[in-house]
Amino acid sequence: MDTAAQPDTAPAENLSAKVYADLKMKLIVGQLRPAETLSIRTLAEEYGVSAMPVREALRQLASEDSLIGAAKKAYRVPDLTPSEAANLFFIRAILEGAAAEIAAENVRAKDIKFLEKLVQDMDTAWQNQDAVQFLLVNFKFHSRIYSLTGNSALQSMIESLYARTGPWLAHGITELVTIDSWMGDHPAIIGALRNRDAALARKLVEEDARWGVDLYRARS
Amino acid sequence: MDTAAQPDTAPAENLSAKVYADLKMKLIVGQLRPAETLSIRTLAEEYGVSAMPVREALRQLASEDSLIGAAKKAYRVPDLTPSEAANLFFIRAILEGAAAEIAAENVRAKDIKFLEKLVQDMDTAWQNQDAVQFLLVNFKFHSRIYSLTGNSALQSMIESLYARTGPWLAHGITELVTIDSWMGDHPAIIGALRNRDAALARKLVEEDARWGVDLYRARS
DNA sequence: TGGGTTAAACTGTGATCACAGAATCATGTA
DNA sequence: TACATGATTCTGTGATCACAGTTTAACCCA
Repeated sequence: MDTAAQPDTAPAENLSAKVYADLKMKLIVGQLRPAETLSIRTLAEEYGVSAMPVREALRQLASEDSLIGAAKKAYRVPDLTPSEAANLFFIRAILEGAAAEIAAENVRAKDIKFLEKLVQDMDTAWQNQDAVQFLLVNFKFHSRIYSLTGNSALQSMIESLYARTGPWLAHGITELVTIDSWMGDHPAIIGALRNRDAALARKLVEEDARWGVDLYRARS
Repeated sequence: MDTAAQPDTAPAENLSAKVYADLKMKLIVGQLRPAETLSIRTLAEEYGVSAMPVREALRQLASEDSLIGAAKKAYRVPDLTPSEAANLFFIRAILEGAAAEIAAENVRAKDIKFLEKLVQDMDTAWQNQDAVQFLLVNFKFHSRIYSLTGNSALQSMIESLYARTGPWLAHGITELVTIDSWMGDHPAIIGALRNRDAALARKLVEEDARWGVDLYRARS
């Protein structure tokens, strides 16, 4: 198995953590599809490790509900119902909104610069119809913002939400034909951060999180 | 090892999940102290199982930052700094506040009744100086509220926050002599829920979450 | 008696095996 | 031909062993 689009989640002192980080990133960027089944032995062979690290990684992802694991049945990627997805985006709006508020007070010039570059990367990814790259850059964008809070607990919670909504988003993106309203928000978020307008940053980020829900509604 | 004060987290189809649930509850109610060290083999013997389920449970708790696990070093209970604890209570305030808002719209008469009973239990636990029981009932109280949201993702996130702040709270409680301001909030929360006053419920729950931080400040 | 060095005990980690339940597919029967 | 039933394959799970790094304790030397 080729490793996920980009490691980036790089700590990983042991094999379990490596496998975990790789699978999680694949979930985030939509390289694993809803209802897809994951086998310990198969993944072990693909990663070139024993079953041990893989089973721990899968169990860990399942414990965060990023995967579904029933007794003696194969792990599989959750196939979210619209209501479940809405629940997740709801939490994301709350947490990221609060994070943006704090971030607006801590943001530095280099952060702004980095975010601006990501907006460009996201644009090109979209033009190339590269859904994986698109979701990856989107994740990096938000990730940078909430990392500015210095609240690592908040960070890991939001990340797990991206892992859970990733497969669902990727599915939605490839299904949909017309999405062009998304890009408008990110530059606005950057502007709010630059002006240290915490309230506006919060509002914009909350709206951005709601985009995932709207994406689905547009289909039905 | 005697099992945690009360299972209550009861699904557990496999041994790993049982050990995980038991250890997590012990963290929540403060039966594990900050900086305490946990050994896979020791726990395995105490639980009467092999090392396998225990190591998976410990890894899982470590992945949620409920425990600290460095490579080839013993797992241990985090000894939070005031700033780290404040970060956790901050998230709890956000999530539980939002949860209370939704709960206020879904609350039923039997929920109110249950919560009122818990307030009494909490009172007696306090009079008995039973910190474990006190924290357990407190957890049950909040747990009932955010379970009313029907958002299971929100639920598990909040629970992990209790697991992380539990040891710290227990430590704070046993250290402190005078705490009597806490009880006033819970009846008020019940009142807000009964009146379906979402905004007030949110405000009160947020304040209640801040209590943990105040608890520490009172010491220094 | 104090400090540094070495050895023993303990730690998580990875791999491998045996097992029981779930899913799948083929086979034989009505 | 359709359906039920069987066997085969695949699933996670628990246990056990070997290994390397960490910690602890003892011991020896100054």
